[in-house]
Amino acid sequence: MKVGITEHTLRWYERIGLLDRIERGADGRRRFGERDIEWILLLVRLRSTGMSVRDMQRYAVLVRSGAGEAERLALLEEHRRVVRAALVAQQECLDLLDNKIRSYRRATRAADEEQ
Amino acid sequence: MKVGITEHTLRWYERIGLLDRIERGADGRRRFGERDIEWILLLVRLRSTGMSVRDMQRYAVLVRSGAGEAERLALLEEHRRVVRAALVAQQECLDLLDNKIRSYRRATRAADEEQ
DNA sequence: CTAGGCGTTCGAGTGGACTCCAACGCAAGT
DNA sequence: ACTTGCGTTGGAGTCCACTCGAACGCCTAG
Repeated sequence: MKVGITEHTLRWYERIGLLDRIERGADGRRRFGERDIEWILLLVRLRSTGMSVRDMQRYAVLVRSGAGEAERLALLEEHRRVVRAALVAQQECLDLLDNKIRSYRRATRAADEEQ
Repeated sequence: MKVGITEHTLRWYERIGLLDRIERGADGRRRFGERDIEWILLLVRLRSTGMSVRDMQRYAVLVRSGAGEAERLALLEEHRRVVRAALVAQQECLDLLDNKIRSYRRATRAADEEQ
């Protein structure tokens, strides 16, 4: 089952309370349900866009409690702000990279033509 | 002088060879030149878009040597690939966040109206 | 019955990127 | 002269997010 995270990390996430205790089969092995996978995918996306594990824990606590909608909203909105800022920074960096790459290409081509 | 990095980190960057030895004034203090700042800004941008310090070191070595254009190009292109991928992931996450936020807003509003 | 292989547990270890600290130097203000 | 305050150094320490290891359980194949 690929979710973009190693088994080790998955187990670790469970240990630190990011995941509710995953149900075990008769043999003691984890049986991930639909909802588990859904939740894990959300976590992976939050994590891969730079949310700290600590903040994911805070969010997880709120979700588990079933209440704290306002706080959850605040967390998500803050993260959205961060992601948006990162997006802008990345776009800028991308432009810069394109320029540099172009200039290297030009330099290389010029050197080739001198041969 | 704000470049998006602490003094500590700046000194550390110098120590680990990311920066050439910065010129010191008569009093022993660093005097950053135009080119230094330029270079630092590039580093900050690469770093903030997820390039590892190690890779920045590799790049710095190549730049310092003055040669290795092909390798530099490869490094930059690889990073561009990574940044593009991250951009896509972030955009996806952003959409997801927007949805979640909307749904929280709806839930909150509905609850308010019940009062 | 044994061996192999996978999954389990929790504590410990790792790697990356800072971040801090103590000791010191120098220059200006009182 | 003395304190304040900033900057310098290199080593050490911290924080984060994994990642690994050792001991164990359970099933299946031989």
